[in-house]
Amino acid sequence: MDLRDLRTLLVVVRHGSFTAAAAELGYTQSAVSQQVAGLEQELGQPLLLRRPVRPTPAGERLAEHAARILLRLDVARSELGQLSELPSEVRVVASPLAGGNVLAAALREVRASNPSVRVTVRTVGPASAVGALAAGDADAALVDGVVGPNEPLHVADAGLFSSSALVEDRLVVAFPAAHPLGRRPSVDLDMLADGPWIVAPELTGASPEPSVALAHRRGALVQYDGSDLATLLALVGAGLGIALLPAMARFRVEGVITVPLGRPHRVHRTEVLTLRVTSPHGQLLVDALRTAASLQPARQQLSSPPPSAAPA
Amino acid sequence: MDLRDLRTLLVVVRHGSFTAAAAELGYTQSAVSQQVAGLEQELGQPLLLRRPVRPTPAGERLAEHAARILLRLDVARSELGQLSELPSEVRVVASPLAGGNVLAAALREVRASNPSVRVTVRTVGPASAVGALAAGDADAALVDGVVGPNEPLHVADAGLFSSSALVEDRLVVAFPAAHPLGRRPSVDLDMLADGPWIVAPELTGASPEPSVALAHRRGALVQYDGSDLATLLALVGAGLGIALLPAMARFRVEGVITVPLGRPHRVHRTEVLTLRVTSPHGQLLVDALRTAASLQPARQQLSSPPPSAAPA
DNA sequence: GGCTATTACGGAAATCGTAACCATG
DNA sequence: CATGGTTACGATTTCCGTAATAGCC
Repeated sequence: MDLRDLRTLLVVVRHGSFTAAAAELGYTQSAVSQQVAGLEQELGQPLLLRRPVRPTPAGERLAEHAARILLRLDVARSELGQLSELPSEVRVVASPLAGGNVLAAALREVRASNPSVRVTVRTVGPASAVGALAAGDADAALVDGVVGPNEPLHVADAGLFSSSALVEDRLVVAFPAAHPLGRRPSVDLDMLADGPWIVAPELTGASPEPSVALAHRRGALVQYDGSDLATLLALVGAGLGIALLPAMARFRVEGVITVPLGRPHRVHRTEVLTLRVTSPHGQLLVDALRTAASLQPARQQLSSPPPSAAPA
Repeated sequence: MDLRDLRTLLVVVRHGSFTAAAAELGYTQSAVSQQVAGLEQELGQPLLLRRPVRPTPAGERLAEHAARILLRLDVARSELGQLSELPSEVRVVASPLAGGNVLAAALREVRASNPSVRVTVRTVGPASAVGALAAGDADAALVDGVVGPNEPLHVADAGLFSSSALVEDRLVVAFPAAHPLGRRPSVDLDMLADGPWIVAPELTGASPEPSVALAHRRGALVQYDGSDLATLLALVGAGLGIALLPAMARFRVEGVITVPLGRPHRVHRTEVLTLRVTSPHGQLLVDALRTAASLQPARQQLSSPPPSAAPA
């Protein structure tokens, strides 16, 4: 089993086409065909069904492993890069709702204490944050998601990175102003099974609540594929559905009201991810983020459950 | 970066010698040298110091990644094997103290409900359990360790396997009969910082309590490198030190008394690990283990903290 | 001086591309 | 019949082993 073959298999599975994979990898279709055939012969079982090209169960499993292996390889390369070069710049990627004002506070501190450090920030969808880290395109990634209190974020390949919790924020449900539940002091998720939910993977991340996922299976769901919070709120205001948001994203928007989430007790958590090997400047930023986060007011009461709403 | 090169780097680092690595891998010294040189050139930095052969920081890091990658590759191979063959046998590895009587009960049930299934059990040190699983030498592994209540076991590369908790058992401290603390109803770890502790990595696993590790650094520690419980207890009885054990391992032994552990509240937990792809027979065993575990008496009160011992 | 890693070089094996072939939608 | 995967084959490259060289205890 060669790395090249595994990479080819992965790309073929992703494209569903030998030709497209060959184009992406800079090979000819023939070479791709030979590599796949070699793998299948070595493993003694077919990995792909042809025409249309789809992975067999074995191929699917192997492609999954290949993806993880190649990701780790990228991480290894990036770490070795950190060890040899000494970068003068710190690059941060952050998903749109991650960190709230913690990032700004940390950057202010870094610039004050060490003005020579150049910092660049880029916001990306939650899904591509780890990719940026692994590829060496970023020195730190702020990722966020919805989890139980004090529960670590479910990030794929967590073992590849160092992570540290920054802030946990309460969750609110955003309703159209006319919604009957909009006047309550809090709402529970099981009241909202019918939705219709608006999910925004590029904003909230791809780890929605199970009950939301359930609504998804029922079809009671709208998907917003942008990263603009104002647009999402406008959709809510227009009556297309309700949305689950961190409390700190609760802007004053015409036609939208927000109600704290009662049960189950979930929080919007953001963590910093870095390579296990970090440059001094990167470490500086992480430390600044941590202290900025610890200065955030009202941390501890977030772990205590909010009052549950009485059943309707 | 080729898999072959990474494997040789790893073996060289483990042996501290090009020659020994070449012998293990079936290459000549020359080939090993060329592979390492190729890697170093490709990455633009030295990975090994020669004479004596030791990894640089970069080499150490890369070897670590290589180990994980090769382990995952083994897992992939084993999984694909499961998918194609249909084994008639279930092979279990278990560390000596894992599972208590749960394994026996599960095996009895499997034999009763499905007598045609051949089952073999082998006991191994906790460290090599995941290796056996990855290499395809076992279909399920019972691993154990000391953690907080309801806390998952810290097993390296946990993401590679499916895991499921079976039992949590209280911990006791085994004292020589004459020990002054032996008459107490319970003891706290901080009373025992001076030890001397007897640690048994092949029995208790390599995840000792922090305070025990602290005693280790002070030198107040004896290590027992066997897997025989009676021998360990004999060492305790002979006055060489004290040991931390799951309560269910508390045999009646002359000259040894055991006292429940008070604070911190830790438990001896055992989990089953399997490949993500399991044979029907393997799944049968895992299910039997789970039901056998749920029939274990007195599960739930284990999560409630035991009474703390008053400070001496 | 002996043990061990490196370098030089030649032969063997692997891999890719071109091109002809074949199958499926 | 056309798009796209397979097979055949030759050229290039890669990689390993032998053997000579160099460096450290």
